[in-house]
Amino acid sequence: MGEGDNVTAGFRDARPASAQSVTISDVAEAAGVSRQTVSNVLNAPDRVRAETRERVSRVIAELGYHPNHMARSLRASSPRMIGCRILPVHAETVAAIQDRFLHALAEAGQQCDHHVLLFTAADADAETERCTTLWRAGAVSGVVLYDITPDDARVSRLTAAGVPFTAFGRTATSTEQYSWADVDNAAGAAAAIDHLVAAGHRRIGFLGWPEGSSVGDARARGWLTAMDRHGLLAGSHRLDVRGADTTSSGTRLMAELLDRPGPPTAVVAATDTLAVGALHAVRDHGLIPGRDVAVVGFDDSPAATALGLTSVRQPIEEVGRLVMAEMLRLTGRTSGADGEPPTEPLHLVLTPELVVRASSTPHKDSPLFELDAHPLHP
Amino acid sequence: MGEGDNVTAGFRDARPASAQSVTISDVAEAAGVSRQTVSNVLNAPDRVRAETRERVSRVIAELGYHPNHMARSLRASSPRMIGCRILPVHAETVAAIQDRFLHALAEAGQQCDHHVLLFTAADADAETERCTTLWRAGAVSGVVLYDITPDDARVSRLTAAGVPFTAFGRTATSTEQYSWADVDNAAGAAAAIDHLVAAGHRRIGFLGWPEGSSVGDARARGWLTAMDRHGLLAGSHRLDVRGADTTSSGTRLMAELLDRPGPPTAVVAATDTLAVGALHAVRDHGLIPGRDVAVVGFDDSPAATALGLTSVRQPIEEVGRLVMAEMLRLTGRTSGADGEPPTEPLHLVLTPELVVRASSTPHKDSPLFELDAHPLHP
DNA sequence: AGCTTCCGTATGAACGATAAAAATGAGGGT
DNA sequence: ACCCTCATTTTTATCGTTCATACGGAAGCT
Repeated sequence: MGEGDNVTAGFRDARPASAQSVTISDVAEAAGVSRQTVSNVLNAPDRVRAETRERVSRVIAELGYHPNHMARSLRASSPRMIGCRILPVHAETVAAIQDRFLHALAEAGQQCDHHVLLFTAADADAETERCTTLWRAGAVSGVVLYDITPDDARVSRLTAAGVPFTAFGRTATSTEQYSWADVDNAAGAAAAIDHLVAAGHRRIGFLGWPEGSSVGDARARGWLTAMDRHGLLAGSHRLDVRGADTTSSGTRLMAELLDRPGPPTAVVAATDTLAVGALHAVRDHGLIPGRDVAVVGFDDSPAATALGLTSVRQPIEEVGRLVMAEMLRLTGRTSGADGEPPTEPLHLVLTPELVVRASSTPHKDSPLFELDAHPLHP
Repeated sequence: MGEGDNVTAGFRDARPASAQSVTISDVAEAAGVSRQTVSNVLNAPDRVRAETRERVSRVIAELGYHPNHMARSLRASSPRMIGCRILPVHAETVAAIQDRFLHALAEAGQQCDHHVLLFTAADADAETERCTTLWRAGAVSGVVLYDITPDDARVSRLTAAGVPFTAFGRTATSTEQYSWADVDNAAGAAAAIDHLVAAGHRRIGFLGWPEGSSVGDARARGWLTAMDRHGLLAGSHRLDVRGADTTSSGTRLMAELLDRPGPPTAVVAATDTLAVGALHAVRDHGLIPGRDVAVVGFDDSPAATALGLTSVRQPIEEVGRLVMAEMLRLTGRTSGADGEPPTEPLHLVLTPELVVRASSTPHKDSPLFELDAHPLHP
């Protein structure tokens, strides 16, 4: 005993005490109209007489009324939230584009009155399960995937579960129909090659990831194709090597290339991380990046800007915008009861952009060049 | 049979079409109990007879029922969401700890059934307004601020608006009572000094930001205090300089220090970005970082790991946990009608940790050292 | 038996908003 | 006068959940 006497029932809810203070009913009462009219002022202004509309609007402003998200979501059974997993930061990798992507997503969503809901997960399985749970619980309208692998299990699982999703990146082949936007990684690598070839380079190496990642393989393919197009694959001149996505790995790989009989005069790395490692190897060989050996990275991470590293920049802001727009299109058609208009999923490949800095052009006036301002002989 | 002869029920089936398919009523009907009993099974299991509980639980599992977030939030008028602004990625800065913080926040929130809602804003004013709007609209229980400046306007504005918030970092002085968790930046810088002094260094420089940022000033103060404690500020030996938080700035500042009559043998930078710039300057002077000049950074960004840069690591995961826990405490006491128990705001200073790598210890077996493996004479 | 207690479950009413339908009132035509 | 149309507003019902309370029945006490 002692604890269980809640005889004072009905006593406990005196004040609101919580966030939501002013509701649509308060506005209605203050303006002398019904709730629905206030609602109409906000959602269908043309149905309300101008005079009334103005009066209600004034009261709304005076009271500082904001429609309650949760109530609106419940009624519309559309939470106007997009779920997205945030990956733990991997220490070895300099080039994290996650924050850029999340920012782009949040920005794009905000334009359409949607928000991004962050969640974490230990692995892809846990992610799939969380996505499903969140969606079943009506917490999100859909989810956004990124960092897609060629045979990503998430795609089939979410499709099977019926969870609406769009992806940044795509699987190799998939029987499932889903919307994705991807960056043409091959074209990005090719652009780097073209740039280097135009600068006079002939022996151009490539530092890549081990095979099996769609992004890594595409970038490697881009190198191969472009090199072939320029007729630079003659004989045994395959200057491409693979390794883990770490700076030390980049250094090792680059050192290996530089120690070969016919060393490269330029190298394209699959990531900025590898490129940073490559820069070290170049210096270790007593060479100057940009002057003696050109280095191009991938992803245009902050580190690239900071180090004057030429890099391939993905149009992530646009990807974010597209992915979000597609998400809205997918989840927007809730009432599609009749006929199921065959909405084609979005499959869009965007072209990345080469950002040229000192590491591939010793003549430019940029940080790296300034640092290593040796006398030039152009 | 004996269960299903509800002939008239077949009329309302109207395809689910939307996310929310199975509701608490469905479970109740299938289990032959009332809504409330199902609710009790989930929220107050001890009120339900074991047998009933088990039966209901089984049905819940079978139907794959998940309580609707929006409905629950509406009823409880607590969205179980924490708002947090995501800053655009600044290209010049290598050391972004934002993603680490957001991840920590999301992780901590998830433990307590809360989620992080991301939003963007052009500046602090816009952020304040968005926070207020989100809170008024009942979209978030509260918000988390970070990157606090000494006289941050957000604190007073949000306090005035009544928006619950906690902060990572603190203002210089504030009449407002608010909860914050901060990292002892001065202690971090001091730890770096101690480490360097223990390694035999006497002339230790400091690269900092211009005055006016609480973080930057605290790190500078830490340098000054520690240097003084070791009696290393004798005469005109003030080897501290200030500049913008970019690598090029770091290079310039470090070069200036190295060109002085009594150049430093070690330097502590206020950020990894500056430290990376300093590494460049060291190399430009024909010196080897770690062997000839020790460099210590701040924030332990991925770049630090990648480059073998000794750095001061902030316990951001713990900050995230604390900030989230405090947020829950703040917003949790909704029913505090009586007496307003004087809940002390949280003011907690955490100690960062020095992560020693090659840039300050040439004997270690780490990437940078491997790179620059010159014969040593210890 | 009659009364209270207590446990387990069921019912009604919110939470705040909106879609759909109904009501109100002002013209307009015959 | 009558009915019809149109514009404007109000009423009703509902989204899915939980709080407060009511209710039925078994046990305990007198």
